[in-house]
Amino acid sequence: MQYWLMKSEPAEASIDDLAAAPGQTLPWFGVRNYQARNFMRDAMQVGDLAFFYHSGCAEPGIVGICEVTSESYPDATQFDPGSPYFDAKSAPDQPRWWLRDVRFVNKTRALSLAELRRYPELANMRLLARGNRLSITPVTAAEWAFIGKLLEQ
DNA sequence: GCCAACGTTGGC
DNA sequence: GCCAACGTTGGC
Repeated sequence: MQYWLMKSEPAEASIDDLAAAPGQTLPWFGVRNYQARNFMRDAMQVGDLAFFYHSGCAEPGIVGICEVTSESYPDATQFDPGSPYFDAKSAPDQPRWWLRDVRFVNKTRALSLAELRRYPELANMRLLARGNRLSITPVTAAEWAFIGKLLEQ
């Protein structure tokens, strides 16, 4: 069992969108960064849990929890010329971008980025590393447990 | 809208 | 393989 943090812009796919989706499940489409792709394609396992994080909005932060429910499979948007995530260099027989399905687990209180930065226990969290831009980052078991307690408050 | 930081591209 | 230029991310 591993833990992750996955960023999404709420205007595109919010925690409420995930909760309202059929089966409360959505494919995590649109990742176009190799490191984040590798986490999804290779490192994740079915049953892993992730914090659902809203980025690019007024109050960025953790807003819920979701679960990885599928093996990796090609991101269909890379082959759709009408999609902003279209990638002309990706060949259908050798897809460049892979994703997994995630299922809604629960909403949490909004735990803002500003608040996360206040705790020394989280000082080494990948999300908070200087210059971090990765949309998917690993979370340690200790960080997961600590944040879990914060979310109960 | 600004800007820091990072990733990718492409010429050499 | 290097590196400059460019594009993107994402907080503020």
